[in-house]
Amino acid sequence: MADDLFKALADHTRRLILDELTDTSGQTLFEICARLSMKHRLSMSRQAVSQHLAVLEAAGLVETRREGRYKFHDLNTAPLREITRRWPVSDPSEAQESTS
Amino acid sequence: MADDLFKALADHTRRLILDELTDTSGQTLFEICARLSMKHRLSMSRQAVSQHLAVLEAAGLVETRREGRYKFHDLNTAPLREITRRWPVSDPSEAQESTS
DNA sequence: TTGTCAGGCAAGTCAGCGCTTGCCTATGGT
DNA sequence: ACCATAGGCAAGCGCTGACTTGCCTGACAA
Repeated sequence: MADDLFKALADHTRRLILDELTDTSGQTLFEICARLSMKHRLSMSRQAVSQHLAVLEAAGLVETRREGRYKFHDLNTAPLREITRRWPVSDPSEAQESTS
Repeated sequence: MADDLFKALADHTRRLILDELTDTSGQTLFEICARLSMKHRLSMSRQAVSQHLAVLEAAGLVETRREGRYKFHDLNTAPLREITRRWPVSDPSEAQESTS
């Protein structure tokens, strides 16, 4: 459970995918491929992106819905809440610990 | 920078170390080793834990201070704030997207 | 000085992960 | 029927990462 979440976040490309879905949720695999290669100069096979999406889905960060031959991918940031719940982040207003 | 953070969080043992430091900050390497093997039945070499601490320190999640031959490790959760800043987490009160 | 304790450095091993390649399924258009 | 499109499955490869082992440094005590 938590394993899947952190493993999903561990990869750079997957984080870029999350960025893209944050920008516009509900994209198809091909759309995501296109945007990655355009905006980030990432030349990657479709399979690679597909596998990344599977990992993100296993972590609950991405939810999918099928419509005909299209599969749309939606972002779900809810699992991220567990992180700051596990290790409470001190309020920025009282932050003096890392002003270096 | 972000790479180091997520890489640090990716490992199960490192997350346990963060848990221990959340419980009691300012422990030495040997104390952390002892607690991991006691509370979590983790039999691991001292070096392994030491290397984990180095990774956590590179991520800014752990800060260290030397006193004589002791080196104390303190938790710093500030870097975690970047996560929910990058992918804003919807407020739980308006959460209807993942009640499944 | 000698011994012990806390910690660090470096090389080597082994498993897991990211990615590719090749082939397959299924939906929709003509 | 045919073909193109959107996506999936599975085997294989290379590289990174976790862990061990062995040896070394530095601080305190006798």
